Amino acid sequence: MTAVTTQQDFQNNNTQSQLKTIVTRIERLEEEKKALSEDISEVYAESKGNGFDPKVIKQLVRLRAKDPSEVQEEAELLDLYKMALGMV
Amino acid sequence: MTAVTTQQDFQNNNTQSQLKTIVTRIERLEEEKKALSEDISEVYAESKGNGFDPKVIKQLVRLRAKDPSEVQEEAELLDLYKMALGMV
Amino acid sequence: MTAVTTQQDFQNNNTQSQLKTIVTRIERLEEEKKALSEDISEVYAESKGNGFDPKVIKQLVRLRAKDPSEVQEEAELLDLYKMALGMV
Amino acid sequence: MTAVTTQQDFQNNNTQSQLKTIVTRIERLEEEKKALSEDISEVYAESKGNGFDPKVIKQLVRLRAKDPSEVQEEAELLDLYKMALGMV
DNA sequence: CCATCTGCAAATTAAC
DNA sequence: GTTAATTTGCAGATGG
Repeated sequence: MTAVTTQQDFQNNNTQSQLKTIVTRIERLEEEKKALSEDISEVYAESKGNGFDPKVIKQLVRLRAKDPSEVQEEAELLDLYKMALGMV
Repeated sequence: MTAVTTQQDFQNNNTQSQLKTIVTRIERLEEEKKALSEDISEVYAESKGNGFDPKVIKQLVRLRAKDPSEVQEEAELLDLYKMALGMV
Repeated sequence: MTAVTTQQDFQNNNTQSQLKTIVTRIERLEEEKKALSEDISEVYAESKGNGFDPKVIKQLVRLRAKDPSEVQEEAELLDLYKMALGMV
Repeated sequence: MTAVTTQQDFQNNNTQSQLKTIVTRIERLEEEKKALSEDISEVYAESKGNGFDPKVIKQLVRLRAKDPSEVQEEAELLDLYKMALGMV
């Protein structure tokens, strides 16, 4: 038998408790994720209070997350394109 | 003195270590957040394997996260609008 | 010869003018797109002024854009799941 | 009288035709917007065929859309932060 | 207080 | 099919 949940299964307590478990687990994980998002926001807010620019910090973090060689290649291409357009 | 980080501060070791701390904390929190996102994806994948529709589960979770009275009001308005357009 | 733009091509006027054309066309199209977005926002604002709820109007528009049978199927599944969780 | 559309208004043909007009206008504008998005995608695809990197072209376009002095300031700050982290 | 604007998070969509 | 990217939606902040 393949795992397909049909309408009649929903009269089944087993199916109902499976669903409840799924939803509960997701909600729990979402809560934790939200808490982390708030922690991150706090760090940015704090850093702003200490004179750092949050927008630039964010750029920095994104940059560090990327593959450095790829970052370099794109930066070089961008410069090339800028020069071609006379953007110096 | 107000907390403004000027260019000359960056010759200062204190400012440098502050920045390092900020970035490190953010990266750590981002990692944890990513791990949670993956956990959530796993739950959806499992539930799909058990015959539940992930898309609909997601709708359900979103619905449960909202204020019930607001949900109801919007649903009623939507029905009204549908009727006005003959969408029955 | 295949169409690969190499660094040395950028000393070439042809390549430069190609790039300029590309960027100009994109910028033009982006402007028009932005104008349309603003027109849409205006319609929502007007409708709000006439007593319609923009959020619900938007739901309605999204709904109409989708395949009706799919909409129906998902709505039915959602009801089923809600019942299984005792959300009636 | 203020402009509030109440439930009873929906028995009113005037309200119904207003709603129809609103939805129709939005759908029309959305279509045009979608067409423009496709045009933009085409330009990127063409440019790729001519050896340009679409990702970098996009960066260029975004850059040009911003206030140059702001761009410069952020770039300088970013460099400062990178140096502070020893990213040279 | 309402409305606008920015920035953050979610969702849909596109690319690989 | 899975990440990545664009777009959309939401919430919080700010000014009128």
